Amino acid sequence: MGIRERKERERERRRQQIMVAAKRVFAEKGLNKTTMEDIAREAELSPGTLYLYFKNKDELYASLSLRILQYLIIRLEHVNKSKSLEPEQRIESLTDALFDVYDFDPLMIINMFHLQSSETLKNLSEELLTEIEDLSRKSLNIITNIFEDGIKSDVFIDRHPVALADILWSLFSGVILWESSKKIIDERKDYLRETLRIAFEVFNRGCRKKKDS
Amino acid sequence: MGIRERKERERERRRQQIMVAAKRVFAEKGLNKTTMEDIAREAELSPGTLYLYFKNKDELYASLSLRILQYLIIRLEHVNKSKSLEPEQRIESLTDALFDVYDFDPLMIINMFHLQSSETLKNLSEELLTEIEDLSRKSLNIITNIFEDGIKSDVFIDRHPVALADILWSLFSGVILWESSKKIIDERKDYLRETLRIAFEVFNRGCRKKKDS
Amino acid sequence: MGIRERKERERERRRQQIMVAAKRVFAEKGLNKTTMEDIAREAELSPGTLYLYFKNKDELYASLSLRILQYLIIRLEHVNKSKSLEPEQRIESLTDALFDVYDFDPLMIINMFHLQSSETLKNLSEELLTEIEDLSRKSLNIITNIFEDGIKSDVFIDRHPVALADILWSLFSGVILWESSKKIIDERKDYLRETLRIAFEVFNRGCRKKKDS
Amino acid sequence: MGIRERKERERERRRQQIMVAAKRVFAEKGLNKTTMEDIAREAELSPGTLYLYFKNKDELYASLSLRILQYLIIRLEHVNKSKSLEPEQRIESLTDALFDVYDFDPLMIINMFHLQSSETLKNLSEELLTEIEDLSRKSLNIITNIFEDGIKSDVFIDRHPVALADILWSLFSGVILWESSKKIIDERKDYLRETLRIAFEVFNRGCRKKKDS
DNA sequence: GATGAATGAGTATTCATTCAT
DNA sequence: TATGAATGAATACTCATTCAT
Repeated sequence: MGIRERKERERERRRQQIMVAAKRVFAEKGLNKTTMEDIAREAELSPGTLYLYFKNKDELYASLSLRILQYLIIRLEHVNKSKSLEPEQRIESLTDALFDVYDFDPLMIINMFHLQSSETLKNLSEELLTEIEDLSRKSLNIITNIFEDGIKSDVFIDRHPVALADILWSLFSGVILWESSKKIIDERKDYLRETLRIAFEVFNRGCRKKKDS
Repeated sequence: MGIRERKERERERRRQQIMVAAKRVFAEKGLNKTTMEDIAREAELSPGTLYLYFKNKDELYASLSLRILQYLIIRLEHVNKSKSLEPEQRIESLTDALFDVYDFDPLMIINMFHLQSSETLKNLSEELLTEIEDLSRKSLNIITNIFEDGIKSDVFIDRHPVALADILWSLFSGVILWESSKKIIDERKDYLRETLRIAFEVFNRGCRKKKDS
Repeated sequence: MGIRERKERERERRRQQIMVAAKRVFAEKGLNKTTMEDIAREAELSPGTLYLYFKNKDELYASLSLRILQYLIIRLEHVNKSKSLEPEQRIESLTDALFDVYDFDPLMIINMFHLQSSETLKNLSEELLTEIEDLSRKSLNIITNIFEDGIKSDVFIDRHPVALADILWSLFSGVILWESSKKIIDERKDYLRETLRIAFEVFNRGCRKKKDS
Repeated sequence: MGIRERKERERERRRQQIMVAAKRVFAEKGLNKTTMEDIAREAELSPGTLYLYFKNKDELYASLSLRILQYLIIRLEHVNKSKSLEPEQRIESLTDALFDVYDFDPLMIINMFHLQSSETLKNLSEELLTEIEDLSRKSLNIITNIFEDGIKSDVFIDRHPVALADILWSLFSGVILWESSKKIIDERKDYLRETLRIAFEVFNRGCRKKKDS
């Protein structure tokens, strides 16, 4: 491993350290009420250091979303590869993937939604913004593809596959957000899982043409 | 009408005037970037006047959520009164009610999610906080009741009614949030409506024991 | 009594009402932290009304000092008239007078000291400022006269009579201020009286050429 | 000297720099009319920096009082150590100490009295408040002890020693306050010194059992 | 690279004062 | 006269960002 590579690796480690800290603080306080000093303290670094790794506060914030989107893509692509599977099974793989995303970083889903506000997006670098948009579109496309297949195979009801994909994602993030706003993420984690499970079950039944029987 | 009553009415009108202005500015700029002076200008009042009606910026913001909750309750109670209806029809009334809430104030669902931040909650008066909590609980209870009835009548699948209520609400707000983050609220309003409609349809099908067939 | 006179009397009553309220609030919170609304609430009037009777906050504040100075003058002139008395007895009358002033309005002494700051004085009307200065000078002159007599009669030590007058007044107000800053004005009023008594006793002994014996 | 110690020293220097600037501005404009920006300009710092060293304006103001209390304690403890001296001489040392305090910071006695306002106290940190109270109590105790000795030795009249201590302090601060309200602190400094000298002389004579004769 | 003290523009909030009723 | 809602200038305080060490 070259010295340059080692440095790059070290740099990435630092970025992760900061993002982990930022995630915790953002999830608790929200974008507005979180100060860079809060994050620095949580990361056990000095405020100035944060700026060596992130251009500004908004960009640090956006990077968090990027991270989970990247993970999401990896999982989705895995699902998509198994073309041999029946659409029904692929949908199940899909919800399993979302469960994994949730397990990977339960707090991040919350953060992703704060990002929506245009005020934040305005401060992002063109580069980062493009990347986020690309990943979002890509992951939605993958999900949409699965539904298209399901509809073609006459397994799913014939609704706009993009809409179905949006709904699945909305349901997923909506449940997490709602339950977290009820402050039960930590205290009753199992309840959230159970609610998510029921949500996916209901969604599945609602999409399928034929009953389980 | 007594003089006291007239004053109270006048005061309430002013509050509404400010909230309407605040809603517009918040929707455009977001919580963070909106200054109290922005709101004052939009409301054609002076900054100091805002503080005669709202303790601080957070409380003004939260009051917008309260407003939509109040409207939600009214609509839900109306649905709940129609005990004579079949559960299936009541669920449909329920989703109709949610549509109305969305029409009443499409952007405010977004606001409601910022309230989860404990830092924001710290700035609210005990009174407002209690009211928001009460209304939230109340509306969830109404929705839960409808599902309980549906389950008892063997029309719906036997899942925890609280979970079903949570899921419906999560689906509703999740779709709005997600679509708004895709920046299509204004531009392609019909698409959002259509997505919501499909979402409710899927949810309905998923909950029912018997299929359409 | 003419209608004009009646009105004047009514007006004066209102002024007193406001001043009584202001005195209480100022003594508790100090000039800076007291708002006109605080005073209005205490006086059970509206803020606007205060301005019908006092030009502005500082002038209201200054009027309080004026009031006690006027009372002080009255008592001092009474002492001064009794030229027939021995200096020793007149000094005793003097301290008695100061006790009366204290009884008349224990909180006001505290307020008088806040007035000293030049920041307040700058906002006063020329008229009020002159009046305060006149009364202050006048009362000091009266006290000084008594000491002059006492020194001439060889009863008091030969020190500058103006200084002795200043010292007596400083001792009087200093004790009240100090004890009040120890928060015992209300709780242990007797202790303050007793301290004042001892203070005057010590002062008396210290000024006299011959011992009590 | 360790690096930690050096930093601490540097920090303390900054605090002093700010306090010196604050003292100047407060003395000129008074608490109310002085803005944090005024102080920052005088200290050649930015407004934000002040808040790195003082929680808020009131705390900065109160710290000035703390500073003089600390100096007072040092001088008083020095007096108290000279147990070998006769009570009379110790009282003289005591008044000398007060003169030194006055020379150290003639204007700050005035500040100390603003602290009585409960509204101001609300803004102070528990820590600062405790320290001020402790030092106040401690300095009064030292003065009281001297009087106790004097009374036991039959040199002073038998009055409550706490009262005598209070009176001495009241006399000291009362004279300074009164003279400063006569606006002569700067212009006729010698007159104030002379008045103080006479005040202490009178107090001394008044406390002693035997007269000069 | 890392630090963290310093910055200073930006804003929420206060409150003396006014004035239409 | 009395009111008290409205004003808006004034200012305490915050915090993202920089930069000398």
